[in-house]
Amino acid sequence: MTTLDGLDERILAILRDDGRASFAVVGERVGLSASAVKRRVDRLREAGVITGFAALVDPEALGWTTEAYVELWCAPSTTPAQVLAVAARHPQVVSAATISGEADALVHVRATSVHDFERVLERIGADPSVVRTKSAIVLSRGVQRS
Amino acid sequence: MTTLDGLDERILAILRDDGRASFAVVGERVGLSASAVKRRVDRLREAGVITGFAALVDPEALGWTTEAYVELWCAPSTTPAQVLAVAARHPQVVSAATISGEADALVHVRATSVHDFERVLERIGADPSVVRTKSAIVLSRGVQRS
DNA sequence: CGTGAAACCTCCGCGGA
DNA sequence: TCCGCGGAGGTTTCACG
Repeated sequence: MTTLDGLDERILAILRDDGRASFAVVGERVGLSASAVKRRVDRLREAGVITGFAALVDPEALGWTTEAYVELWCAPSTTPAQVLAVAARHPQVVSAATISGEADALVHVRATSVHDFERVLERIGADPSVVRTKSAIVLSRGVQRS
Repeated sequence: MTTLDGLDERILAILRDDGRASFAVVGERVGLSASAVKRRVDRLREAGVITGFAALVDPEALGWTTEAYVELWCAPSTTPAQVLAVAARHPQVVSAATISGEADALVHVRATSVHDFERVLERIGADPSVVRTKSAIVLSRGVQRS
């Protein structure tokens, strides 16, 4: 783990809030010149702290109106990498993780409709390494931080 | 839902991948001038399709090494807004949603340690509207798309 | 939508603490 | 090592056609 000083943390906070803020503006807010900010941001990218910059898009605005979480139970001797690969095959899968507890993995899905979701669920469940699925459709969303 | 043409979609795809790409570079790739790209991006922000721009930060690099999902069961006559508000109070909560199925809500948590996570879990469980919690710690992460 | 111009930003090399 | 400065070249922004 890379160690950050207070200036780095303030720069990160500003850029997480506005990824297009100019180095000059960031510098003004933290008390550095634009060059110094650029050097720190370059260093943070190099160190892997900043993994990139992105436009944040409202999924609903693109028609991805159905959201769900799917628990996966796997066949014995299925490796974590295998089950994560099954999920990764579908573009509707937002994230996948192996977990502790009863199920073996939890998959976060965004689909264009309940019907679209059903198709993904079916295809995930059809994989030989998947024994059972249990899904929960999102009814309403609260927090949604970075 | 706002309707986007093919140009808008290509611009969005580029900016989701590189939020700092200049309008000139985006324009070159989609066959528009920088001004035309800017006007479309301004319109997409105005319409709420683009909700902002952000630096993407690796949570592990900031010391948030523990990740978990917590299912919440609530007392009868608890409103969705109430349960989501309980989760939102903690900075470790990344996202929260009410869901269909057995549990009433699913909360995604990132903490600095298992001990830190335990404290959050304890405080969420202590809320009078929360009857029971069931948590699953993330063992390994696969996909992680926008 | 493109063009053009002014203001602004990025990027990099240099010299100082 | 980390800073600020300065300047060349690229970018943003806007009125205009």
